[in-house]
Amino acid sequence: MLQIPVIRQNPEIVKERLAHKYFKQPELIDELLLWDDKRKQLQTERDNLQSEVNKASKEIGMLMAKGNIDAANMLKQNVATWKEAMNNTALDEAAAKVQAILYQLPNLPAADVPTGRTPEENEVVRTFGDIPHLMTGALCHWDILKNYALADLELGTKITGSGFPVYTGQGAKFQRALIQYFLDFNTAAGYKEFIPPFMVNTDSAFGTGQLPDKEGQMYYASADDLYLIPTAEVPVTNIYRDVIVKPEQLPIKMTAWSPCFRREAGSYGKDVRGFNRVHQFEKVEIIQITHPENSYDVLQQMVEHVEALIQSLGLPYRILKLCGGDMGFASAITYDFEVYSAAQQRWLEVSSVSNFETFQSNRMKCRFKDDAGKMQLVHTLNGSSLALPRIYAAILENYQQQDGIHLPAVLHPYFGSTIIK
RNA sequence: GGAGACUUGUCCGAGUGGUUGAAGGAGCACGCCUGGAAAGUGUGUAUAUGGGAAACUGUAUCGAGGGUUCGAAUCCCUCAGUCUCCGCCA
Repeated sequence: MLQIPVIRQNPEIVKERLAHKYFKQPELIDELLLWDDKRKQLQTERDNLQSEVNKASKEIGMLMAKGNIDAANMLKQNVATWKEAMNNTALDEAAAKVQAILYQLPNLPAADVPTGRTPEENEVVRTFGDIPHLMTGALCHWDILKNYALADLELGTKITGSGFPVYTGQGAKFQRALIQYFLDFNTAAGYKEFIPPFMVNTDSAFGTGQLPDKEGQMYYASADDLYLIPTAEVPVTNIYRDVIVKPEQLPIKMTAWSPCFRREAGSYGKDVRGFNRVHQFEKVEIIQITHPENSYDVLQQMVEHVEALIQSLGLPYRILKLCGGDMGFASAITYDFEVYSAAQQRWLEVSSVSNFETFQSNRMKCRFKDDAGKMQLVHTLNGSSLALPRIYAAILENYQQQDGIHLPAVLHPYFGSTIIK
């Protein structure tokens, strides 16, 4: 959520920045400021009346104590008039209007976010690694899953519905090995491990920016008014909702494994085959809460961290800096990581690392007291480190040989074998 | 799921309708004292928001939301949470 004082200072710059995200209603900025002016004016009027009421009430108390009932009753009549004047809904309406507009405004993209509207306009920051030459007859992961009985998508469809894979036997163990490896890699870099709840309440979903407006992307348990998490980012970041942190605690580094549930309504076709897009997948997330001055250094550090993890798996990858039009609602800047699947001959997104600056912390009211004693919002960042099914798929596809999947060395101790046969 | 007790500031804890944003204590910060420390002692110590250059000041906040009243931390209602006992359960 944007901060009104920031908008007020530079409404034109805010509009210009929003244009980079192809925000369609720049006029909302002016409307917002008008409503906020109105809100302030009405608030002041109401406060002044309340002040009169408070003063009179004290006086009434003293008059009553002295037994001066008549004078007290006179004052009571005044109070009744003031309360009459306070009894109008214009203030509530103005405040609601301000809030409604504020909720619709996405975060401003950072200065160096590339201009562009579609994924094709994302900027390739760098590409790394050699694309493997696969054996003749190399298969895509959905066939490999079947041949080695690693996962059963049809079975998941029977039990739940399409997009809910069942991992079986060594396929399940391989998933577990990846999770374990990722978590160890993250904790070794100083991230504290959490296992959060996999359902969140509306306050939490609001805090990280899933609500309002994105209800449709989350599974919702109406009987209890809870949402299945689309990512561990939601519960873990919300650990610090309504918290005033001590500056010396920063940066706070957290990591968590979780299943992720995404409705992903309206996606069909071969791009979503196999593991490419599913409704339930697992992911290990890294999250940092930082001093505003450091967040861009931390962003680089997180990018390098994810990069090192992908490199350790020996997968060819590229890093994209998303253009304004392709970025998420809450993000100020996002780097996407894609690994290359040689069998599918396409890039698969496996991580997304973002700086949200104060967008989430303003919603969550996560602050610290700076050296001058002033409350300031922290910056929040997060990234996948890593998302499972596509990494899983890329390993199967890129490492397949006649006799099985020859796993990258870092996974051997976790999987307890060098090969999936 | 049933019954009961409870929910006050960083923490402990007083407070059952009238200068209570909230006693007292602890903690913390700064000062005095000290050769240094401890002890002692003085002052300060919430958040949001409006006005103001600032000093300062208006308003709101005692789990949340509503109500009664001239006036609510205190009375009433609803909800949430915590604890204890019972039930159920991996």
